[in-house]
Amino acid sequence: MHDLSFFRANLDAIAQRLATRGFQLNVEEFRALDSERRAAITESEQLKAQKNAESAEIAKLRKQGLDAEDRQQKVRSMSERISSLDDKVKELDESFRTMLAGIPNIPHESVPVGKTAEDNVEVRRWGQPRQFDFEPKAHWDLGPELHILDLERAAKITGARFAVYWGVGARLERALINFMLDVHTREHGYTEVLPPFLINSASLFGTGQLPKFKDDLFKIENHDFWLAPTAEVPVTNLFRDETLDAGQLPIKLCAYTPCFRSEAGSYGRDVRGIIRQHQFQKVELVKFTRPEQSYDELEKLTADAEDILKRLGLPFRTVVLSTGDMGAASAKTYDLEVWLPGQNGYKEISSCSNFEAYQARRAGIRAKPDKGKADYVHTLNGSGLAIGRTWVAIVENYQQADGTILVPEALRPYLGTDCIKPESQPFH
RNA sequence: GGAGGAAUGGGUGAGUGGUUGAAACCGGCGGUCUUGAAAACCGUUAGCGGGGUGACUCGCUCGGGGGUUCGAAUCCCUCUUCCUCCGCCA
Repeated sequence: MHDLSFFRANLDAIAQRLATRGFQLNVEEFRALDSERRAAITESEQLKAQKNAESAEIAKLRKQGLDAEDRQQKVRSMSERISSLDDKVKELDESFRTMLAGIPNIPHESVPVGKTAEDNVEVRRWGQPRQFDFEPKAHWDLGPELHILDLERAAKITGARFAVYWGVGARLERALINFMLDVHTREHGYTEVLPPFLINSASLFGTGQLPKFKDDLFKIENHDFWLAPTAEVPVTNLFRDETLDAGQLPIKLCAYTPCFRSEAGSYGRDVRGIIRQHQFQKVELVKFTRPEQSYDELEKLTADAEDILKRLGLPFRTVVLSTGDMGAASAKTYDLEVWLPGQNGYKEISSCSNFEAYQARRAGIRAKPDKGKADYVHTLNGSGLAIGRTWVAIVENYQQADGTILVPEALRPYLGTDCIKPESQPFH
């Protein structure tokens, strides 16, 4: 959501910037709507001022014990006109709000202009994809062979795009969660929070998923509850409609949650394995910053996410998304892509974004300095990391010729073993 | 799920139909005093939206929405949240 007066003052420049991400702002409609709204407000308020003055007169007359019926009659008829004007203002406000809420964020000037993911720009690369002296397998083969991943039974008890992890496979998921939370809280300075996994519509509006991306979400019947598609939603909304102390910023939070996505429109993509699921686990990083520090904090947040991959010894590259590939709420986004032998390529495992004040305006999150007025904060978030895809990356990158998985050093204290073997699982 | 009670400015809290946008106290800010500080005293201290270059001015706002009335923090309806008790439950 954009700031109305800022929009008004910079309309043409904003329209130009939005065009770089493929959004055509209807400048004429905006101007028309705006002046119509202001005219209606002015007229209604002038009438209200008159009405208030009349009421004060009536009060005076009544105190003197005089009759004021003719004045009362006059005000009664004014009230009718006022209420019809106010209805009009309300209507205009609504269409204005809808229009503003549907406009995406303005891309930061450092973001490459482009139409699609093809135009994303790689900014760095870490590690070398391993050269195998045998034919590496994909996780959808390795998982069942090791008896740690069971997609068939998941389909039975729930449906497609769900997974059951068994034994050390389940423990690997849990180990990754604990490992990531520990690194971020103990070494990167984040505070851990555990939010509800169901959230309400207002929260989804605040971070920008609603109203536009309703179809990507799961909704609970008969309640204003939705399954959280990412911890970004509950965690960012923690401070919705609050004014923070600017001295406390940046506030750095991390949260483990499952994430639920309908994946509408992704039929046929990533159908094999657990790359794209209706439910996946994620450790999320969220920051609230002062406006002038947000891009600095974006670099740090991205580095914090990259650090997890480095500690796990997983090769990755970092790309900056082009204007055409970014999410609507973001002003700048880095994607971290991990090397997956099963895909013979890099696959997104984290997305780190600066939303500037876009979400803060929608959600009413402000911060007040010691002196001066409260202003909207900048919000940022990034996956640190997606657990399921990290699970895949470990299994595929650390597979050995005999079909076992070598456990990276950093994870051994969490998993309690240095090698994942099939016989560790007695069922099946 | 049932029965009650509550929601007022940064905080505590007064206010049951007419200069109450809101007393008082605390806190914050500015000042007097002081070598400095404390204390004391004085002043000041809500947000949003219109109009105006501006001093300024008008409107809306006492949890949200609606209603009654010439006029609502105050009366009515409704929703939300919190508290207490009962039931149920991990």
